[in-house]
Amino acid sequence: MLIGEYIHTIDIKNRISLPVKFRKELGKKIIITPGLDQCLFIFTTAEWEKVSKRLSDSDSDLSFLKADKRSFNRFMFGRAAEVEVDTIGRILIPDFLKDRIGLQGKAAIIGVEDRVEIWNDKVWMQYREVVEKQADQLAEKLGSKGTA
Amino acid sequence: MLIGEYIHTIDIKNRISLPVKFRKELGKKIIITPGLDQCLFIFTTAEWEKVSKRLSDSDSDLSFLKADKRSFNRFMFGRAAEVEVDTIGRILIPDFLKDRIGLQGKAAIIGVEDRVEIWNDKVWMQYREVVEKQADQLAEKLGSKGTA
DNA sequence: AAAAATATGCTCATCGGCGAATACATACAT
DNA sequence: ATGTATGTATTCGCCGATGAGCATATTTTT
Repeated sequence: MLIGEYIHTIDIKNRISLPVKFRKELGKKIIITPGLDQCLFIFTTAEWEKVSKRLSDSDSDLSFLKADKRSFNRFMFGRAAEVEVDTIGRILIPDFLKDRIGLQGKAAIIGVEDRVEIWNDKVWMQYREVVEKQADQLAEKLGSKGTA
Repeated sequence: MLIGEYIHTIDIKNRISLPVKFRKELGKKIIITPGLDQCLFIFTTAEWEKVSKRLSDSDSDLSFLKADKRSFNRFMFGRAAEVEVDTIGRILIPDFLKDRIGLQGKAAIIGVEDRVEIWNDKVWMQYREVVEKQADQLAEKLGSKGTA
């Protein structure tokens, strides 16, 4: 299972080294796609099979007749890439994905069960804070109701 | 599976070279048709068989009224073309299709699972931005249809 | 302090894209 | 009917970009 948070740098050529702890599970070839909420998703090829199947299943054939479907599929497939992990564990981030989330300098690499996410480190920090605050508030709320 | 985004040039003779990553799957002969939303669709001949069958399956689940359907089919069939991929992986875009989406100079070539789309690069960039903004909402919507 | 992980810079090789030139075929005109 | 001209296709080769690998440096962890 992929868990944990790592901060790594992106080199001039848009390469980023995967955390050692992830390498085995991710394997030699991965799929990288735009993610939701300002990040990129990385899937193993196996996981990607599942994901893409779910994406295309719901409306069977001719999903291109539905406008929503078209948009979303262009987003998920059109901007996905199959990427090789090099011999020292790095991957090359395609430009169009890098630009999308403003990757540069440092990136946060997050394990989320069966996928990995890549964030601009600053954006990640902010996001984290927001989520943590919400968590506290949520706790308060629940606590005050005597849920204990 | 056809995924990814590529920017290629169209030469003086309306030829455009297919991304290397697509060539094997597309094969030597393809069908190119007007697409929805300002682009062209490219199908493998096999995929086109499926699509056209579904389209002409007279009263299947297509919710079009008959007249609409006639129009739509004229649009899809009447303006489709069977095109050969030349020896170095280029295809010739028929004028009437080229003009339709204002192809010139640079084109964006997008893999969307089982079809390829051709866009005027500028138009694609604009479209992309719009979709980016909607992506999270779209995901919610599609996700609520039973993704898990 | 030692070992493991990560970073960074450099070089080399390969591949793809693009343009130019050539070969081919067809049509037209003399 | 033959030669020429025009448009179209295919091939070739160069140029640039890009990716892969390596080797060294730095940082972190235990």
